[in-house]
Amino acid sequence: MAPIETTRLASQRYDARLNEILRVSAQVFAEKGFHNASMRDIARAARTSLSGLYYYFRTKEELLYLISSYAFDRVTELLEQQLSEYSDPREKLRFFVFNHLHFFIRHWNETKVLAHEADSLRGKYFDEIMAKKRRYVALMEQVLDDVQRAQQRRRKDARLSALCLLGMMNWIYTWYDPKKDTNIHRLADVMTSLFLDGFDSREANTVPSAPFQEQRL
Amino acid sequence: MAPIETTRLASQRYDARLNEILRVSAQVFAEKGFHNASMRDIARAARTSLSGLYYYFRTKEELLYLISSYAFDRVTELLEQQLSEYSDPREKLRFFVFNHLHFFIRHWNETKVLAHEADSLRGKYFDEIMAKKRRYVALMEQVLDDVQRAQQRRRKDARLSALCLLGMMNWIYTWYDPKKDTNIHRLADVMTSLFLDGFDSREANTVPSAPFQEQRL
DNA sequence: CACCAATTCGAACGCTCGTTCGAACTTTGA
DNA sequence: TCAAAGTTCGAACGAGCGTTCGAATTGGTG
Repeated sequence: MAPIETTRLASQRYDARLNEILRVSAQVFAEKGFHNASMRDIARAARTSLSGLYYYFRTKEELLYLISSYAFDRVTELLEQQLSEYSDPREKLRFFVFNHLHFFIRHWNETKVLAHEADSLRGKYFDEIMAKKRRYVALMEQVLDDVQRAQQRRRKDARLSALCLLGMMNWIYTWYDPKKDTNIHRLADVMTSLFLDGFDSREANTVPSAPFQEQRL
Repeated sequence: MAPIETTRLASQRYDARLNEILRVSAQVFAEKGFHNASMRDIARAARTSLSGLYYYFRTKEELLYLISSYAFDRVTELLEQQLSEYSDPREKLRFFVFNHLHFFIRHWNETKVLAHEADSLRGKYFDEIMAKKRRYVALMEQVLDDVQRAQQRRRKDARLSALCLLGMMNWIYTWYDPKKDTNIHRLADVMTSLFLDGFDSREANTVPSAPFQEQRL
């Protein structure tokens, strides 16, 4: 993964501190919302002075961008690394769902910010995050197309279906309690089965298979 | 429907102005977000003075509550009025989805606020909206249970499925363009079919039937 | 130790925020 | 027509906002 700040010489200390600040900021943004959280809130949470923060980014908006961009890159990177290992299209999709939910729950604050504060960004920052988002949706569309490839019957709109699946998954930030339910495998299987075979399907539920390996980061 | 302010004598002029202010405020909140929108923004949009607003509500938070509460009551009222007219459980669900999406798109600003600013409310206001939300989800769960009633095979978790369906529908506020796509019937049918029969279902798509009547308000 | 660069900090800037209040204006009904 | 009630308004309040800047402190290297 590319370093966040390419213009500044990479120092281990600097990188560690920046990552810590991003982590804490994500928590504050997730709790209070981007516009409602103040830089003073973040400084307090990060145990630094208000002005000390500005050594690591130029504006509050850039801070939000860094959090969003970093998280999006991570989840996409993880996805692309492993997706090619699955040949069965339905298994591919099942891994996609698992990867998404697993990342969502493991990086709860960052992903909540990503899902909820997307259009608190403007201009260049907004465009870059939107581009990442579009790429992610396109990847999902491709997997969906594979599922339907060899079918004679009329196909469903892959883009619309992808957006539905994304909504299903992302909406968890409004109801999921990361402290209670932690059975991410079951959640992923339920959603995959629901999406592929439907709530009122007459077929047996064929989706669940071996649990995925939980990767670090 | 109960009047919004029960302590104040109902006057036609007052009610009309209040509703206009709620409508305009919902637009401003939908565009800029609750915390990022200022009372001065709202005053400008409502063509009144800053202090003039406070004749109609006590605080900015109460304004958000009024918008949310009013919209939620409307959509639930519409739903309950008509849901009993359908006997087939799948048709019941199809109407539920249609009613939700139809209301969402017709009252775009209000519903976007409802979906996106739910936890900008706190205390009593938050509790009341959450109660309405829980009631709405319970209603959907009940419909889902009906769909599965006469089945021998293992049932799916109705609450989890309801939350998935809600996410699928509510997520449209992140991608739907109310100015472009207006074919709400197709959208409702696609989502109903996707939810009931699944993306990869081997069955024919049996959901679409007669389009619903579009009700005013 | 002495030096320079990397990092942190206190203090302050100009600005916008939500809310208040008494005066002024408008409508209503006798 | 006049007074009471309903509605709007200008001006101001204290507080908190994001950001800046030069000085102080810390860390690594000769």
